[in-house]
Amino acid sequence: MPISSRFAVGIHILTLIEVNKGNSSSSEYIAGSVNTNPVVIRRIIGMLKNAGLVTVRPGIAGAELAKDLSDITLLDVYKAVDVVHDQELFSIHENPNPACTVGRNIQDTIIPLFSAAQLALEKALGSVTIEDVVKDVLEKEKVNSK
Amino acid sequence: MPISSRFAVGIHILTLIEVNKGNSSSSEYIAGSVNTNPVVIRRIIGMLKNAGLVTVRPGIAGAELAKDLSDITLLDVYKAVDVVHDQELFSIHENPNPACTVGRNIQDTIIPLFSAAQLALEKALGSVTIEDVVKDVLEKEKVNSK
DNA sequence: GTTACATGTAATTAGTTTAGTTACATGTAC
DNA sequence: GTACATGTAACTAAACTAATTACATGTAAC
Repeated sequence: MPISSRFAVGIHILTLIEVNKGNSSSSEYIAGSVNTNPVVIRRIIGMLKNAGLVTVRPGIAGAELAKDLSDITLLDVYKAVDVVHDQELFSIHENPNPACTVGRNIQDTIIPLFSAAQLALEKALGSVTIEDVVKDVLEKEKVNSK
Repeated sequence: MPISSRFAVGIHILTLIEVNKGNSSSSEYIAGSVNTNPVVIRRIIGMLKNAGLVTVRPGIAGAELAKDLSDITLLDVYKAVDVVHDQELFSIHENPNPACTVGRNIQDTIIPLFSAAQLALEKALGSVTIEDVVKDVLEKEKVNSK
């Protein structure tokens, strides 16, 4: 099963807030761009808020970026929306047989290998910022409108 | 949601077949080491067979490695057990609003970024072989039995 | 050839997670 | 107080997982 689209939607939200800068980005407006329900957006914005990536206040329309564009990486978003709980990208089978050589050692062998793979993934995500995403979206817009 | 434990179990199975070399590794025997149902093991072995990693015949007890230990990487297992369908580790939200600058460009921007992260993960998995796993399990066994 | 036992696989189940939705409490501005 | 926004709880249908039961098929030994 793939990683939840909350991650992709989170990136979309932050990008939209920036591109729409100056105007108010309400959950309903964002939902119109993402093409989903405003409640879904509010839930994700709530997660981004908890992670300190956006500011948003009850009753006041619009969310704003809480940090500089170039200080928010995809990894920050990935962690904020909790698509991978507790750094556990890969499931390990529980309770292998301790009476078996392989059973009693396989977990300790596999866990560091999985961690390394996960770290490689996170490093890749950490090397891209929302600023990069915004620039690319605007660049594509310019090219396509020619 | 984490990646299915079929991956970890697949690694366990291949490792066990090697460590148990000389003896027959039936689905029931393997299930005893993994601590699950033999049908679960047979299903995973079926996937490993389709990927050309093991040989197994109806009616004849025991699966065997179809390739050299050092020629099977964790990436081979990962792909064999189909934990990530069609190279789609990350979900993209469908149908963003084409009437919005961000909506009509975000997918083309995000997809290559996700692919790069995925590739980093797969590269890490591709750098470890079942031989490495077997050696580590036996090494841990030696250390712990002292 | 039939008995014993293995693999192959379909069908069912309970438990999780996701994404969407409705409903409504709470907060802000005018 | 009216209009409108966010914050959330509750519920739903769909998808996937892991486990299980049941049984068809295949092999070997006698």
